[in-house]
Amino acid sequence: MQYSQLCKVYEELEQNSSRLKKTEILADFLKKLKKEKDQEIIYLLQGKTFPDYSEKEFGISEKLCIKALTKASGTSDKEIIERWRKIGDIGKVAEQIMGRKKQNTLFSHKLTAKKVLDNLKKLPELEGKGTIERKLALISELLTSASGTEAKYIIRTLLGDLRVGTGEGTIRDSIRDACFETSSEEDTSKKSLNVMDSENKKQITETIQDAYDKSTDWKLVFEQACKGLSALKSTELTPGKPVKVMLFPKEDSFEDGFSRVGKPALIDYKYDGFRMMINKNNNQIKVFTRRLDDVSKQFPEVKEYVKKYIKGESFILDTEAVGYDPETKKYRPFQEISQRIKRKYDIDKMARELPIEINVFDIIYYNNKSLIKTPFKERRKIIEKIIEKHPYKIRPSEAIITESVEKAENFYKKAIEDGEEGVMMKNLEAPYKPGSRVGYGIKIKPSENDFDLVIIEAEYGTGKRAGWLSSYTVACRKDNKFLEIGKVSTGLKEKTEGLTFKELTKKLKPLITKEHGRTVEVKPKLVVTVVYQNIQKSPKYSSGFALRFPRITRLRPDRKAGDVATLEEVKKEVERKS
DNA sequence: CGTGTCTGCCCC
DNA sequence: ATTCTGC
DNA sequence: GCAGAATGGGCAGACACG
Repeated sequence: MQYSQLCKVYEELEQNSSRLKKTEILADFLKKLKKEKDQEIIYLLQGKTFPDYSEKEFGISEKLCIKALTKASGTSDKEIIERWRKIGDIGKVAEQIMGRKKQNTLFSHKLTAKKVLDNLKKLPELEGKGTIERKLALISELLTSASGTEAKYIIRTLLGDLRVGTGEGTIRDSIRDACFETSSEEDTSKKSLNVMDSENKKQITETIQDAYDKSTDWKLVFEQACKGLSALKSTELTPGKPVKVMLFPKEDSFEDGFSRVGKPALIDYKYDGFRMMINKNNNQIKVFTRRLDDVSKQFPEVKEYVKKYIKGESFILDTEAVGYDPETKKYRPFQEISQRIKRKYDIDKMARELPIEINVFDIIYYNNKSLIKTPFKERRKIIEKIIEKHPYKIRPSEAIITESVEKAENFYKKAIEDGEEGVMMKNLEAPYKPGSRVGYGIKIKPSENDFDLVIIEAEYGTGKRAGWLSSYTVACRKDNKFLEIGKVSTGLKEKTEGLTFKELTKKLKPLITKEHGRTVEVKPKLVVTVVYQNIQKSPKYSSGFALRFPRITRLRPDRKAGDVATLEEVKKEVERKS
């Protein structure tokens, strides 16, 4: 298969925003892959080279892509960055400059999809001295034999940002349409196992989704779909192989929460830790993060607790790990346990200094049986039955079941007093939906504070925000000086009514005093209100603090730079919360 | 050897 | 993480 | 209502360079 054929599909997908149309385009292409037995290419369709649970990484991003482009084209860094500033897409920059090159040099090499896949797959294998040089060589080898369009998609694939709009749902539906024929209404005589009518079309879609939920690997699902329905159905959840976690959208009130998840609901604490999927298969115990990274080594205590305090031969648990101070037993902010997640050295020392408590809130597999479709209330019962509760080690999450808004609010107050982030509300009858926000559950967090701050720097955006100044460095005040307290770039509107990026860009441009690359310095004049969830210590900003989850809610034309929050006020807030 | 820069479908 | 937007 | 895109802070590790 020629890489250009694949790029043609990318282009078509990019040009058509309708999901039905995308499905049609993809299904046609998948049929070709099916015929050529080239199912691995399905990874490239989502801009990947490995399944989601793979640990492999390119180790390539913006800076190195720019370097590779410089190497392959001879164009200067400066010009590339300038073009990037203007059009907001390094892929498109590559298209321009590699395309331009090709007009002069007659090139006859045809890039195959396999060649691209091969070179990309080599990237994660390289390590040690000279790695970067060798990676750049592999990339520029591809770029030099690529057309403009091909260069664009090679770069976007490296950046992990294909931007053609092929999410899981589209891939799933395309596999369905590529592997199962739709029966025409006139032709009812043609009955075969692989023929869909509108009734079983839905079921087939579900079967494919289910196979993916259990394997987290589109190549495998595609291969099985090619064999037929029964092959798909044979996919089983396997403890030891990671599964995507269920996600929960935010809701503002318990009334809204109940109307979403039904009554009664289970309400449990939302801990400020990190997601941990614990897998046990006989004596093998593995721990995965939300993005399916294996962190078993980083958290040796998990093995111990699981062996000692949980009954069962095999299981998959969904949990939240929170750090605490071993002496005072006080819970510690996320910032601190985050030190343990990617650690390779001093693991045991950190485990002693910053132990974790595992709060188990769901179970999706138990003793050789998938519980994905078992109602949540049953799953919760199993959790309570099999876990021997040991606070500061492992325990079921703190929870109540209620249909009363008042009881819910009291429970929430208790959660906040205990220093937790808020609560979750969950539908008692719901199945577990891996990787989905359709999560039959929601989260509720406290209302937030804000500061009025002044913009002192801004950066040009990328993708759909290209051409606008769309990210702003904001500052508080100390005497007559302005001290950075973070960056903010969300809350503004792209198109609809309200404060838009366009408007802010227009107001900032006359204030520009200096430009370097994609950032500009501006006179401290524009004041905005910034809402945040927390204040953290910052090693990066001159105020020594940074805002956690900042967003802009409004412009304050009535305020001057001298009116913004002072460092003293920021410090007071930090103390008030601790 | 220390420091700076870059990267991560990172974690939140 | 949060937010906005197109479907 | 959902998925996807574009962004936030901070962390450890890996490599380049002086």
